[in-house]
Amino acid sequence: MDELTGIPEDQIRKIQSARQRVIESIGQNMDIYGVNLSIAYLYGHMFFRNHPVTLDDMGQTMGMSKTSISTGMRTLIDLKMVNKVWEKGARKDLYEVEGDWYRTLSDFFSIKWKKAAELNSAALKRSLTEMRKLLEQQKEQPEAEGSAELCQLLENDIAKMEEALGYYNWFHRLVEAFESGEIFKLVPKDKPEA
Amino acid sequence: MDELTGIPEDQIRKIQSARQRVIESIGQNMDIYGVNLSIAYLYGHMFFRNHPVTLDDMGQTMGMSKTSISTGMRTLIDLKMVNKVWEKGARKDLYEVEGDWYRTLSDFFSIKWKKAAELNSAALKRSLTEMRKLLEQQKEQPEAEGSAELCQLLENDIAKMEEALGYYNWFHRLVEAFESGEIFKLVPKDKPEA
DNA sequence: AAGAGTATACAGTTTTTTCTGTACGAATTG
DNA sequence: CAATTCGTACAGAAAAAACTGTATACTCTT
Repeated sequence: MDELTGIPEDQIRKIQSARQRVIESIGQNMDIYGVNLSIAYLYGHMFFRNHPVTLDDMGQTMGMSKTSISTGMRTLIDLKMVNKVWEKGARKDLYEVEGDWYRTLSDFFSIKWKKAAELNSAALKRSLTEMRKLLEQQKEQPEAEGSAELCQLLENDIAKMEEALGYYNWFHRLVEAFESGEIFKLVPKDKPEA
Repeated sequence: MDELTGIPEDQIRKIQSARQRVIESIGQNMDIYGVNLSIAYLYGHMFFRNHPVTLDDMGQTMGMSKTSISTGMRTLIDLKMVNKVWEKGARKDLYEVEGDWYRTLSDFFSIKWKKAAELNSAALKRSLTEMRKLLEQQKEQPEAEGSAELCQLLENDIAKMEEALGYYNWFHRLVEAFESGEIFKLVPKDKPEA
C-alpha cells in the first residue's frame, strides 16, 4: 500500500472501494479453479499491485498468518497463476500475478484437466483390456451358464468405455490447441467487428 | 445390480474389479468439476448402469443415506451431468448419466465458467467506470496535491481492468464456440489420421 | 379426496479442511 | 563463521463441509 502515499484520503477510499468490488468478485468466482476464498482474495489483492509483493506484505494486507500466505502462494504458483520474481539483492522472495490470463487458462487446463483426463484414460484402457479378454474367453464357451447375459453385459461396458476413451482423446487434442495457441485461430483474441 | 443375476460368481468379481478401477479414477479426478468424492463415486457407479437408477438403489449400492444421495444427485443434475428420466407408471424418480460427454463439458462451461466470467465482467465494468470518472476529475485539477501519483495509479488500474475485460470478452466467445459446436471445426471429434 | 410412497428441508453429529503459532533448516550478510 | 532473517513443516485449534435421521411437503394412484 506504500504506493498510496501522498494521495488524499478520500481519493484513496474511492479507489480502494472500486478495487474491493473486483477483488470480492474474483474471490467469489475463483472456486472454479479449485482454490478457496482466502487464496482467491490473495490473488485479487495481488492483481492490483504494480510491484512484486512479499509474504509478509500480503500477510499484513490480508490480516493472515505468514504460514497461510505461504501455502496459499504455493498453490497459486503450482497453478502458474503467480510467478516468483527475482530481484537483485532482495532477501525476501517476491511474487506477482501472471498478467497473461489467456496463458493462465491454458496452463490451468494443462496442469489440472489434462492430468485428470490422462489418469482416467489409463484406468479405462486397463479395464477395457481386461473386459475384452473376458469377452473373448466367454465367446469360446457359449454353452456356459449365463453366457449370453454375460456377453451382453461386457459388450455394454466395453462400448461405454470405448466412447469415453474417444472423448478423452478429443479432450487431449483440445488442450493441445490451447497449448499451441491454435485456439486463437477459431476464437481470436481481438474481437472481430460485428 | 440385478443385471448381474445368473452370471457366475467369479466372472462378476472380475467385471466389478474392472469397473471399480474406472469408478475410482473418476472419483479421484472429478474434483475439477467442483464435486466431492462421494458425488463423483455416485456418478461413476451410475456410469456403468445400463438402466436408470433410483435414489434408494444408489443409496444401497453406495452404503449412504438417501438424503445424501438426493443432494448429490441434485448437484449432478444442476451440472447437467445426470438427467431425470420419465418412465410410465414409475413411482420413484429415475436418473441416468448424460451419455454425451462433449455436451457435458460444454454445459459445464456454460453453467459454471460463463457465469463466473459474467459476474467478474460486471464488477470490472462498474469499477472501471468509477475509476475513469476519478481520472477525469483529477485531470481537471492537475495542481492538486499528489495529483500526478494519483493519475499514474488510476491509469495503471484502468489498464489492468481493460485487459481483464478483453480476456472475459474472449472467454465469452470461447464458451459460445462450445455451445454452438463450432469448437469441433477446430478440434474434430473423430481423430484425423496422423 | 384419501392414502401410500416419494423427495427434500432442517438440525445435529461427524469428518474434513483451513488457519495459526512454534520450531527448524536454508540462505545471506557482516 | 557467527548472527540474522527467511520460508515452510508440523501439530493443534478453529472453521467449514459432508453426512445422517427425522419431519414435512409433494405426487401419484385409486
